[in-house]
Amino acid sequence: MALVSRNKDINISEILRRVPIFRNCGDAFFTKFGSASHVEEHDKGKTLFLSGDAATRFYLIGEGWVKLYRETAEGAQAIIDILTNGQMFGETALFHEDLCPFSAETVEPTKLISLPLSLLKQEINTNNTLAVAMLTSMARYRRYQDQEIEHRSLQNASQRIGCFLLRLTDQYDLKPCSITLPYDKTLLASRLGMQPETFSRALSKLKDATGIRVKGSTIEIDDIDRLSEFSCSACSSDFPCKDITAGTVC
Amino acid sequence: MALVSRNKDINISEILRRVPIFRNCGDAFFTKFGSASHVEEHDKGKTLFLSGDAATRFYLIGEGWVKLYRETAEGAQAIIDILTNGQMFGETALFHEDLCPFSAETVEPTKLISLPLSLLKQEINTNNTLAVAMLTSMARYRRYQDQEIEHRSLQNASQRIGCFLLRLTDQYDLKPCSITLPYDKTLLASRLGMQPETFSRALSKLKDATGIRVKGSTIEIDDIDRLSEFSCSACSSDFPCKDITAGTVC
DNA sequence: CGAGGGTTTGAAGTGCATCAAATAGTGTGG
DNA sequence: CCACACTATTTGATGCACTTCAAACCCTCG
Repeated sequence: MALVSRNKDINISEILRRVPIFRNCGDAFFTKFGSASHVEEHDKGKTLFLSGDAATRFYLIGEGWVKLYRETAEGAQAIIDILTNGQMFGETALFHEDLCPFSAETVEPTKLISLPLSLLKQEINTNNTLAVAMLTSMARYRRYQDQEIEHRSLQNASQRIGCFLLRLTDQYDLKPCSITLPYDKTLLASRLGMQPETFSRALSKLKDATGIRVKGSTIEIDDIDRLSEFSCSACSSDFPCKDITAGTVC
Repeated sequence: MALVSRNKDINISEILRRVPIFRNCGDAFFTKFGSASHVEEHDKGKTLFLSGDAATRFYLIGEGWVKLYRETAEGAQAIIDILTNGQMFGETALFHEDLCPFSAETVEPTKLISLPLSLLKQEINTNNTLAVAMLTSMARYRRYQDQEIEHRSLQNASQRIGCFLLRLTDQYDLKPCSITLPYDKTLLASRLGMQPETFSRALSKLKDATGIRVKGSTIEIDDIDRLSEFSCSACSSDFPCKDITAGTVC
């Protein structure tokens, strides 16, 4: 259980200043949070908290990937989201009687900034700018979830994979590019709501249909238009749709 | 296009006072909104706004049912939610550059209170209590959406129907009861992410499996435990889970 | 009564899941 | 640097749930 602040001089306040929803907060805010926070470093597979746990802290991802999920009595997992650099999670416990509404686990080696919920609560209740920023961010997340539900009902497995790949590209620069899957294919499959076997087969289909090239976890896309035409035809959003996920509070 | 205020003396302020997220607002708030709002009465099938429209007003449902949805170029619809008495919708446009992020249509005869977005924006920006109340409500909605996604990936068609029926019952009073489907089965099917034919067949299966009795749109449930056991076994939430949807801002 | 929508039923097809097994890839200790 | 163990991924065969298309039925309402 690594609890590290390797660089004693990492300035947490400075990092927090770059987080979109904190943009308009004052110096006092950053000072307060900076001194009440610390960096945690975890290996892959570390459970951060479980659904129903009492929550006292929330997290900002410095680097790595974290899976949020819930599970049924029978052990089936529903993945809520998989987050990375710059994204926050755990703060919604504030609105659920300080209980975590889902479980969280690292899926890659990860550096987290751990922040106190109590301070956040205080701040939200007195700092209207922050409350409004969080509202905005939540509203954007809501839209993202709507889209998630839509994808699962209107897109087939190959299209969902294609859509995911497109989000990894720079959607405003349509040049050929090469991307790397951020975590393993089994996890990606469940993130997309399908079985690993289905993922594998659907990816081959996608390859045949759009001319992408797959080598392990690296994927080369020559023709982004072709890929977006294939993937986005069964979606209500128009193609450069990446911004929907940007800057999300989670 | 009925735009009616049949009872000239309906006191909109009084209605707004009973809306959960406005609970802690002051008298000035209700006076301001009361005089800037009006009641609209619509038949079934009235389109209230379309995705992408410029938004100037948001709505509180006095009575009836409203469908929120998006559609693809090919005409496939993704239903986002179907709302009723006491629920609000359209206010999230504030966080999407004043553009409606979905379309809205009445699916039953409906009375709406139409309220000005501009006033809401003003109020959110100055009234921290309101902003926090909205945050809380949005967070609850987020949890509801998570559950929605989970249902679609872990529950089969019959279980989803069973879960929907349970939400129509009083989950804290397990006595036998009779419920009426709030809108037609075709719409309910798409609300639950399935085809009408599948709905019909899945409902028969549910009948056989749990002993409910179906007569048209009326359903009698003798044994709620039996129904919840069947439906909730593939869900991560424990049975009396109704509160998840309660008091939602939308 | 008859028209038209909502609902059910039947038959056939499709996509994804499941189970089983082969293969590729990775990290380990020798 | 190789062999082994272990995991991730792919492939094959089969089954099931849901969809699709078609037609019948039912109900309501003019």
